[in-house]
Amino acid sequence: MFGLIDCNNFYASCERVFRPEMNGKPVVVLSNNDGCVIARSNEAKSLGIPMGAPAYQFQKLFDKNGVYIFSANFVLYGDMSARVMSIVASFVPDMEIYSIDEAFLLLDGFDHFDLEEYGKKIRKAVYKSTGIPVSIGFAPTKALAKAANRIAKKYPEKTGGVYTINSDEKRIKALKWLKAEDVWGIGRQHSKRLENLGVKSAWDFICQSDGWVRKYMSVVGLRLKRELEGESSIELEEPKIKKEIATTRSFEGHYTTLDQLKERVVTFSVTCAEKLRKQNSSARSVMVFLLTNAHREDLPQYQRNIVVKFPFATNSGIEIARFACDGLSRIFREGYNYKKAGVIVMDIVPENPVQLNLFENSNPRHEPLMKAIDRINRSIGHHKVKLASQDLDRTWKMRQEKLSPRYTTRLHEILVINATGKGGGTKTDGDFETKRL
DNA sequence: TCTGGGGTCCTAGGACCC
DNA sequence: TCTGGGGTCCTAGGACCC
Repeated sequence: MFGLIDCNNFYASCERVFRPEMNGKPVVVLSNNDGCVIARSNEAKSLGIPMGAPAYQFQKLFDKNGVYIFSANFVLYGDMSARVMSIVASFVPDMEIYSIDEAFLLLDGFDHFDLEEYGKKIRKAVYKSTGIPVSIGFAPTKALAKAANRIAKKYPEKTGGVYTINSDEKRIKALKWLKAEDVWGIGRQHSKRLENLGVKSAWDFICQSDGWVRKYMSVVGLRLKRELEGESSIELEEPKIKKEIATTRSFEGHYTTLDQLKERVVTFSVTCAEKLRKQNSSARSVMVFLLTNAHREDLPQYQRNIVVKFPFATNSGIEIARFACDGLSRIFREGYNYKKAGVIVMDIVPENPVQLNLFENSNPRHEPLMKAIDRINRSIGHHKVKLASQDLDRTWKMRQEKLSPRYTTRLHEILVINATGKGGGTKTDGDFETKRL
């Protein structure tokens, strides 16, 4: 059996853990630059705030309904995620962390367990230690576990947050209930095509012939069909090193000159290089892209990318920035308002042994330097050591007007509790006059 | 004014090889 | 009249996920 554990409204729940006065109230979390809604509490969903809603279009609705708004605080969410995952890990022989808020569980050898009871135990343990509510689905395949999880989440009272598909009867019932578009692996395009055929539910989907599925959804679709039929076809995955690493951002306003973009591209390159070193790998090429604001139909549009191959594998921020800027100069055109740019390192290989190009030797000489930079940045703060071609006054120019404290990873931002018996509740520094315990 | 960021896998078609 | 057959590798694009 597989399990899928999923944190409910994860980012919103993280914020709520430290602000219990928001329980039962609508909470939204915004993307970088406070642009779009990327997480919503159930109450926010009930107000009709869709995923990805541009914040400025919903400002009135937020004000009217007293919606609590947060800028994305990925440091906090990452740390909370690690806490949740480590608790879950103690309950199962093996698991695959699938995303920041989800994990597949492997339950080999649990034949004699009452899985539903066990799931409730896991739920309780996670909640008690982190304050994060989770839902769990159990089933014989990963795709069915996803479906079971959806049922658990949809009917929290009836299921107690845990649902198991452990018979054909329950499987068929679940598939008839589950909309095709909500099946894990069926996205917008496929569900549109399926809808034209009159396929509405997951059950309708598996009633299609193998040939049809193979033709229009490739082997991926076929695998999915097997999974929904109850035959496990997608295994638990081992943690792997990433094959591409990206750092991309929209700008708060827009940029027009090559120099402005170069500074951003250097900064993105340095971040990509850091991420490479963190997983002990190097890259052999980099893609740089830039684009104008696609939402502004009144302005001239331009978008382009370029891949620059390196003569050697490297994880030096200096080298990667150099190649990336080369590429940028080649695709940059005057006369546009650029809204977004990004750097993606590709062709990733293990850091050692680095293959030296016969005619050019540059990479290893930065190794001690990069190590030193990492060490200093780790001890005195992120991005304190920079290249001169980066803007020295800032790291990201990003709007983050509603950023919550990094409660769990910065001592000076730790939660402060008023234990005087007056007022009550918990408040963070800055909101209230409180005593630090 | 304002619209996110970061990944993976598969396929078709072209280039090239013998 | 009649113009092979079978590989591999790479890339761009499309689909999906959170």
